[in-house]
Amino acid sequence: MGVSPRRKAKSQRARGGRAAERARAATHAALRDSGRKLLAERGLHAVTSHAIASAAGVAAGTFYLHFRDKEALFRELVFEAVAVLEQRLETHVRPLRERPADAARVRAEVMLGFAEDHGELVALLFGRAAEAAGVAADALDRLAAHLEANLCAPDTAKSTLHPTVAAQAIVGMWTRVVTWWAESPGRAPRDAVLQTLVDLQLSGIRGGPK
Amino acid sequence: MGVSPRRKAKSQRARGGRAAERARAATHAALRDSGRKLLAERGLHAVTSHAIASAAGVAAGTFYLHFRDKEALFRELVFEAVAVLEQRLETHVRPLRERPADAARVRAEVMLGFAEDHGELVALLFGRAAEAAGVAADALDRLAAHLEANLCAPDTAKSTLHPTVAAQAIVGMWTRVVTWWAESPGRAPRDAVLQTLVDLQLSGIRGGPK
Amino acid sequence: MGVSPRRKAKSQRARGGRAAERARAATHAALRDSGRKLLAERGLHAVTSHAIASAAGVAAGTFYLHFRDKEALFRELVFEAVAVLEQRLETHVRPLRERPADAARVRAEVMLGFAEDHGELVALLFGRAAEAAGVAADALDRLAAHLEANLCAPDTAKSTLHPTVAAQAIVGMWTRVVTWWAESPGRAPRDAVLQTLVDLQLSGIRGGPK
Amino acid sequence: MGVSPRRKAKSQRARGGRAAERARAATHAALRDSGRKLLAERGLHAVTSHAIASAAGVAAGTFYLHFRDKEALFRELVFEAVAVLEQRLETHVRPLRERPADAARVRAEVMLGFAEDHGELVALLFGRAAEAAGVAADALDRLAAHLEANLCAPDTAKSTLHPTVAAQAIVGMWTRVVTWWAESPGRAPRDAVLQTLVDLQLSGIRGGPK
DNA sequence: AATGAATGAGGGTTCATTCAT
DNA sequence: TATGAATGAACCCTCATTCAT
Repeated sequence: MGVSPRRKAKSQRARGGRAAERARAATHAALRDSGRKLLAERGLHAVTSHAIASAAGVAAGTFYLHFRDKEALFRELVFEAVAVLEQRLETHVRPLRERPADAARVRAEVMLGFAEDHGELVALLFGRAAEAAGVAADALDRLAAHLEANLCAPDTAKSTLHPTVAAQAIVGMWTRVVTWWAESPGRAPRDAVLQTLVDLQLSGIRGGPK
Repeated sequence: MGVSPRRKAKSQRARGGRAAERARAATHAALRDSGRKLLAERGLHAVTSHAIASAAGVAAGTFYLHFRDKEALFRELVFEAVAVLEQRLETHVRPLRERPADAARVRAEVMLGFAEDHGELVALLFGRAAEAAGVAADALDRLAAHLEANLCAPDTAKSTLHPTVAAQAIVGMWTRVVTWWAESPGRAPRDAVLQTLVDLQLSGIRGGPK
Repeated sequence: MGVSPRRKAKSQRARGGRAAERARAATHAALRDSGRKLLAERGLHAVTSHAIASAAGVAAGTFYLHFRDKEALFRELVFEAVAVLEQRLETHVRPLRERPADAARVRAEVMLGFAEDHGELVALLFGRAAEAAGVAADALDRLAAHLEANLCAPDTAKSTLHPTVAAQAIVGMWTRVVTWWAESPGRAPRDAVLQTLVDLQLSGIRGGPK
Repeated sequence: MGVSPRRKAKSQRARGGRAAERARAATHAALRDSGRKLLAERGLHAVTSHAIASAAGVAAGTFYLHFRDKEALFRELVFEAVAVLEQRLETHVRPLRERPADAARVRAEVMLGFAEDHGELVALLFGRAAEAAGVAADALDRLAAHLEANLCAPDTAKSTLHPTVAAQAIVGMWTRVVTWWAESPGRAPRDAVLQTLVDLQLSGIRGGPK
């Protein structure tokens, strides 16, 4: 949005600039697409920049016109995934801060829906692709922080849950289950996955065992 | 046949062999130690076999007298970690199969103790080191299966938990929390971590919210 | 679809590609040349890919942009040699199938001429370079088969020669003599070499001694 | 024969020395045997010194107590092969120097018998095992010289054969045929092989075609 | 902006050989 | 004499990245 550098280029070169701009964007998108696919499938270090470029239908060198290096693409993709997920959580879970039970259910619903809609992003964020770079680790920490903030409903106070630990636990629970389920959804009915996620995160919120 | 040179060789080996055997074992151990340390810290593909050998104080080629390749060492270390963990679970949790609440607490206790005693093994199993090889994935699946088997207490039947999903969830919860906590235990008091793990895994077992 | 960035890329490749294509071909040829020379001189496993690349004036990695590995280059060169030789035999000897004596002479002539024109190829095919790879063995078997087919003139029937054995024998005779002579042609006058080869292969064809 | 260094050792250490001497000789023989087998099968550079030692039932280091290096063993084995062959030629062919036709037949007979009795030595001398080392090349040159000397019967003078070339040719013929036949003798009846070898080497001796 | 040939550092791995026991 | 663990040089090959066109 707003006046992008791209736009500025256009004003300098009139029509030709617009075409070039579109071409560049198309190439960028093609690289992102093939990168998302390949990186989700095989992981950062098992995929070469050549492979990504070639899957995108461009020459090897072109990759470096669009991304500083392989990790930069990975980073971009991971941030894309986080953004999509956080944006859904923001929209659907935030409003329910005062009703922990509903929030828990919707949160689980959002995670599952995300897995269904964006299998590649899930693999990228949580799967074995999320190695090495450290990028994914940052992303998950951010997710945990987000979660911790939203867990802090009044009810939590009564429970024996440690908010930070609980946030880590719930992130771990989610990521593992969602990744596992996205790999082959046939392993458990959607409802069961959903209900299990809700149940497990509710325990403490509902006021522990004591 | 009579006394062949071979026979003589054997008796010599018995003599001089002791020392060589010990030397070999020492080198093997040194390689395992430096491997465990480096692989836990940086992950499989960020560590070179040269680095492991050199950290163990031996020449590069020596590494390959003890392990077929880098992944073989990784595999050995991961299996060591799994064995230690499973053996603890077997000893302490198995006997409590009929008392889910106690089992949950002890299970959490075991996980935490494991993290405290074997930080490197935890990193190896669950941390970012656990990339690529697929070895760790297998290990975790095994852990989940183990868990699922031991979750099946009578009580589970009443809950809305899907056993397989719950097992995955609990493994995810554990691995994330334990890894996170082992990195810097100061982030939360031991008791809080323990209690949170217990609470979260108890919810369903105690018979879900509905 | 319209004019995609891909299309544009193609038209560019058409422009800038010419030069790159030529450069690539030149590099390929340089690698073949240095490879032919070095491999003929020292043999497959005594020559490193670095040496070939460096003799060709390119970086080590460049070698692998042009050949899958060292043996692939060797194979390519051996097949080149076989092709050149077979093509000469086809052209000059084939037409003489009905006149064994002439064929024998021309065959010897072709072998000698080949040795004179392509010393390196001879060394590659028959010399000590022709180790290990098994490639050369295949090539010689093919040559023997070729020879056997063309030996089967009517006259052969009368002789006590076993065609397959004779073909092997003649190939052995040729390869040894030609290799030996190519190493230092001063050791025997060309005519003597030629005449000896002709004489020795004619005996049986002319109808054995008995 | 004569006073060997071994014998000297014995006199120094009385009985114990004799046992050690026998042990050493047995080990040496075991290494030669496994070396002959493995080198004939796979060639010099495809066989490791470890493999030879291990096939001989001794430790890796022991190899170097008996041979300077791998090539020294190879050399020893090749010379063994040459010695066996030359000794046979000496015994059976020498006496027939004045009767070229008989000599030719017996020579062929000796070659074939050698191939039948010592397949491994043949492979070692002539086969693809005979790579790289240059050792085999020397051996064959010696064989050619031997042959040339014995070809120089009065008759040769009348023919158009160049003696050196003919010797090379016959060696090439032999080595190829004998190696080929030893690999799988079923490919041609023994008699045919023999007769073909005789016929081909007789031509010139009997007085060429012109 | 795109191309794609070239680069070259670096990693995994092998193996001939040594040497303390 | 035999052992066998250790050495370490050297090799093959990959691949992220550059740059002339």
